[in-house]
Amino acid sequence: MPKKAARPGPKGLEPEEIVTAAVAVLEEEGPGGFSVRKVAALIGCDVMAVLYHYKSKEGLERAMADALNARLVPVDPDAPWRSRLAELAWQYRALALAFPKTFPLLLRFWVTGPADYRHAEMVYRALEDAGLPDREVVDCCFGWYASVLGLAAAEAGGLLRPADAEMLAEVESLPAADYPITTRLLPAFRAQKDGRSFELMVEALLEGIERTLLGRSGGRSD
Amino acid sequence: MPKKAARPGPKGLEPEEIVTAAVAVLEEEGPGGFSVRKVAALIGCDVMAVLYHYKSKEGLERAMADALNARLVPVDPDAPWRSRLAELAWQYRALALAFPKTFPLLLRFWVTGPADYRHAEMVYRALEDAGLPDREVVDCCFGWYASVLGLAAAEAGGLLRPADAEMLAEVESLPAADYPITTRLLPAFRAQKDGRSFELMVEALLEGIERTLLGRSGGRSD
DNA sequence: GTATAAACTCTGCACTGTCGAAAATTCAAG
DNA sequence: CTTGAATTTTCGACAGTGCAGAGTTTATAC
Repeated sequence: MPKKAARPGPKGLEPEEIVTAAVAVLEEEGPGGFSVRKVAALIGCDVMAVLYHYKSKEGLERAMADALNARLVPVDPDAPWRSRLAELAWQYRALALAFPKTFPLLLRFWVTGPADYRHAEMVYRALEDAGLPDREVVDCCFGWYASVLGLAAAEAGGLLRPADAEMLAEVESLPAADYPITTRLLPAFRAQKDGRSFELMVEALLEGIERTLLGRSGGRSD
Repeated sequence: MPKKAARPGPKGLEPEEIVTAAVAVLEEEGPGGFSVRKVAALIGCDVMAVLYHYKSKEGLERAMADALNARLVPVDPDAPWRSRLAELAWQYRALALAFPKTFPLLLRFWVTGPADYRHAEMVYRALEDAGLPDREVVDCCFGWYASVLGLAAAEAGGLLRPADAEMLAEVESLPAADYPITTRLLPAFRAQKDGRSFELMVEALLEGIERTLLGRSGGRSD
């Protein structure tokens, strides 16, 4: 956050390319190996240069989170509200898969910056178009946001991806007496399909929103 | 994780009390100020003693996450499946509010250990009692888990709590032209009630699961 | 007693984020 | 072109970090 006007400066260091480099470092090194020094090394400047633009490491991470949010492309406001929300959800999933190490930052800084507000506006509009009363719109928006981010973060963490060999082995070694259903579901684990869980839950979420929130107050549907 | 038998040792240091101390430190100092040294200082032992029991800082954090999971009390298997899942969700919320700084670890290590498997078993059973076919049970379980954890983490992060003065001021300063709906919803922000968002979304989730997953395959409901 | 393995401590090292002050660069006014 | 102020970048230093390696203490088995 430059104080006043963005002057070129000796190196012509754009704050934007700092976050780009930072995301690259985080994706390559993982959360443990991420450090401001490595970011500075990547763009070839001093450590304190990057800490000057964003005041602290946490400030830089906030900016990284907002940079991810900024990649969301606005949805067509004329589409039905359900497909608008669904598309936003899938965009988050795509983001999580493309930047699995960076994505969790969105759960650490729940509200990241301007890009976040622009996104919230879209959700508010969709829920309003669905016919929800004002009070339920804000509650539902936050809840929807949290759920979808949770789902996407789970994808980034590998939870929703089809079970890998290591996880299957771990389940197999579980004592069948204590975990009867888990062990019986083993074939189903093997048959998991990529993205199915996400699809299922988004659909269920939207259906639930329409049924329980709209159902009782009798709104319209477009 | 002690290698073989848990022998007392010179200090009689129980691995369990290490994680307890670790959670205490994390809750007090926050994620930035959390360090293995402070944990060791709290229980009055050397740094390397705690790194001996859990192999690394990350190993300790994993154990902390599992310790949180272990606090979940099993639900009555005779209750209807919806109230079983709902109660589990609210237990997660309570956990998030009681340990707001520690809770995010559950999203970092999606599967934490034995306590996690025990919990999953309950969810599998509930979804099966609902009448879901095997394949949908596993997809839906992971998805439900991710959504609920996302919601609870949002509570821990303060997103779902009623808007505080700082957040309200930030929204007020938003350019009304770019964010027409957000600014118009300001009164609704002020009227937010604690826990309402969570309640709404859990209800919507369960309703959605029943409608979209059960509806098409015609299961029973108990 | 003595051997053995587990539980714990000490020392050291590479690395981290950030404070304070100095240096380099740009821009606008004279 | 010079001067002066503001912005951007660098330098040096410091306290604190996780952790590998080697050494020390302790409890149990023989």
